[in-house]
Amino acid sequence: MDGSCTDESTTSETLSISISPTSAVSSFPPPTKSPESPLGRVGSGSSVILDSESGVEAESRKLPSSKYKGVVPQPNGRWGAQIYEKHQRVWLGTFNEEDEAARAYDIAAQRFRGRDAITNFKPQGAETEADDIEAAFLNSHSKAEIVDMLRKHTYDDELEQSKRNYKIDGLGKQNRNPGANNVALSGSDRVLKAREQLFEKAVTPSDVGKLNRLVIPKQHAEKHFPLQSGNNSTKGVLLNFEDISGKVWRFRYSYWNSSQSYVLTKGWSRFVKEKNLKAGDIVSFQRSTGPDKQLYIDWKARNGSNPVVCSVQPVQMVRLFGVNIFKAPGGSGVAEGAGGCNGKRMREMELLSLNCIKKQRIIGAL
DNA sequence: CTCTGTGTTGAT
DNA sequence: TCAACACAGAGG
Repeated sequence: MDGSCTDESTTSETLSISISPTSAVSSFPPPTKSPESPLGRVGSGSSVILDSESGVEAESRKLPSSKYKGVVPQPNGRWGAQIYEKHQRVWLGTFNEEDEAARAYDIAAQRFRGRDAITNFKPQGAETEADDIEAAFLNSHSKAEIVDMLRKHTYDDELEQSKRNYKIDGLGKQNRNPGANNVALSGSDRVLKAREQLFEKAVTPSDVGKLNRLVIPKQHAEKHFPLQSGNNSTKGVLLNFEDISGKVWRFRYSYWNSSQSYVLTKGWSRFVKEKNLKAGDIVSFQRSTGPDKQLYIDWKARNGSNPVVCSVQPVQMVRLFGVNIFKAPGGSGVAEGAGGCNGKRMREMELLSLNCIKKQRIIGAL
């Protein structure tokens, strides 16, 4: 676990990859002779095929070369994947199927050479949304980590899991310019997701009192939460907001003719109670910039002290490795003495520590 | 023993 | 960079 923390975006990066002990790649049951591919290639593996009759032991022992870039045949009929960087070969593992190896090469190529690297399968100019997510996933892991996943055949699982947890956490706390797009990190694997800050409000005593409602300033309400002219005053609509922990809060949103106010009603008191909101605390609303337009809600205590959990120092966002991450204030002081902390804030601290631990490692490129 | 993945070289 | 080839030595 030494050089496994190297990372960078698109420039040169330290290798220190493959030269590790050979990893155990054993995941195929029978060493049965693999029936050869439908390709009209040469005889299988290195086993020489001496024709029953004529014993021309000529050059019958050639391995079938692959039609895919980065794929090399193995003597036993399997396929190896490799990529070169800095005049050195980086081994990506062995695979039963030729195209599996080709896919492994493609993934490595995108991590090592960037998004428009030449690959075996990916079309050149098509950038889908799924590709965006995968690109973020790739860039949030070091080359060594990606290579390790490929060699262990765990890449697909890791990618899929990261898609699941792409829950994000709070913006708004350290956000200096509301209204701008931001990138946040997920807890365990740092997959990115952009959100747009909509607005914040310091809650009033009545917002957290017995009225069980939050008044949305008209200006923000009409801009971000437009109501259809039909059901305006009456029923309103139900809106779902996700909080930092991934929990979804559903509030009824409507317009009160009596007070000429836009309000969140049903469901709001529960939020106040669970978060232990006090007058003066800040609630902030975000929305995914993606097509889903998912809404998010977050909150913070007025002074930085957190009512429910423990006091927390302000957090600042920094940009590292081309990715925005949060950085803990004092040194790398992470969650060590965090015995008293819990809940959301704790999650955030964990996140911070993870990111702060892996630091830049200078590479002496030549 | 089987099989991976490195050493190495020549081609592009 | 890249793949072809041979085979040392890792692993069961």
